[in-house]
Amino acid sequence: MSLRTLKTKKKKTEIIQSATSIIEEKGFHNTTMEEIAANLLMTKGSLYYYFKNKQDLLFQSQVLLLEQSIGNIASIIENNTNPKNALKKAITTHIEYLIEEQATFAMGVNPEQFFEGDQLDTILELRHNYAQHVDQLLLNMMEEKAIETKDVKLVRNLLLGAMNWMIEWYSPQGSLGSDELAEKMTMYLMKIVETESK
Amino acid sequence: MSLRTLKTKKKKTEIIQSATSIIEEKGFHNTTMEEIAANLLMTKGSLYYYFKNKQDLLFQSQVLLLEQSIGNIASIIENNTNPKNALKKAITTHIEYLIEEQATFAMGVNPEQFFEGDQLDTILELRHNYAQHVDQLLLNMMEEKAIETKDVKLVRNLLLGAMNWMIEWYSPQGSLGSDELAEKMTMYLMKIVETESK
DNA sequence: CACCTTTTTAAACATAAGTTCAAAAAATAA
DNA sequence: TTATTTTTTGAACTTATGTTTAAAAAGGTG
Repeated sequence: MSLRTLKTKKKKTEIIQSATSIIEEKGFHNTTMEEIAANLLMTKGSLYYYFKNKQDLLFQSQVLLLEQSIGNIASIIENNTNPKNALKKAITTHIEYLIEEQATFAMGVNPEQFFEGDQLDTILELRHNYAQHVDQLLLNMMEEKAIETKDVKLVRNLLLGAMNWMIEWYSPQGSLGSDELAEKMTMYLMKIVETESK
Repeated sequence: MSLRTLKTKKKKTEIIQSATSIIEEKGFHNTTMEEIAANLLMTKGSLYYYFKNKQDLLFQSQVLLLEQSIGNIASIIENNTNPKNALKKAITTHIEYLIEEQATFAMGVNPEQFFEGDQLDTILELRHNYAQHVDQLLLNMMEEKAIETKDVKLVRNLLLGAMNWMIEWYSPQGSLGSDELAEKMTMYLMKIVETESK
C-alpha cells in the first residue's frame, strides 16, 4: 500500500473521529458538514473528496464501531473457557468500550432513524451478529440453570439495555473511575444470570 | 371551561398524538410539519395556531409523557407498604407504560439532542424527579442489604436502562404478550436488588 | 525544473422545510 | 339573519445547509 493511500486512509479516520465527537454532543442532525470540517481546519468542500455525502460519513462511522465491538467479543469467547468469567469479561469490556467510544455509540441508538435500505440492513446485521455473540456467552451458562433457554434473548436484551443506557447518564466527571464503575456494574449485572442459591 | 376551550384542548392532544406517532417511526428531524398536519387532514399552517413552532410541539409532548409517568410512580409509592412489592409494581408499570406509549418514549431518549435552555432544564428536572421516585423505592429496600446505599443511583440507572432499552427491541408481534413480558422482565430485574441468599 | 496527479478551496447552487400572513371559511352568539 | 370571533387555508417567504464544480494549490515523480 502506497504512502498516498495510507495518508488518505488516515485522513478518512480523522474525519470520522471529528464527525463522531461533534455528533455526540449535538446529534447527527444538528451537526453540520461545516463544523466537522472546521474542527479539522478544512473546508466542507474537502469532505466530499473523501466521502460521497454526509450520510455516507455517518454510515462508515457506525460500521467501523460495530466491527470493532464484534472483534472484541469474539476474541473474549475464544480466549475464555470458564463461561462465567467469559461473560464477566465481555460485560466489562463492553462497558469500557462504551465509555471510550461514547460518541459513536450515541449515534447507533436508533439506527432506524438514521439509516435505510442497504445501509440499515448492514447495520442491523452487524448488531445482530454482536447480539448472537452475547447469546453464545449466555448459552454457555445454561448448565448453571440460572436462566432458561427460552429466555436467552430476553436476558441478553436486559443486559445490553442496562449497559447501553450508560450513554444517558455516564459522565467522565463521575465519582467512580471507569474501571471501578465497570467492575461494579458487572457485579450487579451478573446477579441477573447467577443462580439464586450460590 | 367553555366548550370552545375544551375543543381546542382536544385538538392540541390530537396534534401531539399525531406528531409522536410519526416521530416514533421516522425520528424528529425526519418528520415534517406537513406530515403531522396531513395525518389529521389539516394543512401545516393550522398547526401554528395551536403551537408556537415545531420545537414547542415536541416539548409539550415530552412534558405530557413525563408528568404522566411521575403520576404513575408516585401513586404506587403511596399505595404500597411492602417495599419489595412496591418496586415490583413500579417496574411492571413502567414497562407496561413504555409499551403503550412507545412512540413518545423514543423521543426522550437523548433530550440533550432535542432540547436546550429552559426546555432542557424542564425536561431534565422531570426526569430527575422520576428517578428520585425510583431511588425512594430502592432505599426502602435497604434493610434487606441487597444493595449498598451508595450504589442506589447506579442500580437505579441499571434498572431504568434495562427497561428503557425496550424501545430498541420490543415488538408487539413478539412471542410473549405484554403482561407476560412485563412479568418476566420484572422477575429478572428484581434479582439485581434481591439478596443473594433468599 | 517541468509535468502530472492528488487535494483543497471558495463560491455558487439547489432545495427542503419551518414560519408568516392576509384572506376565506366555519363556528358561535345576539 | 347579521355580526363577531375562532379556525383554517394556501401561497409566499426565509433560511440553513448539503452538494457541486471549476479553478487553484500542494505534493510527488522523472
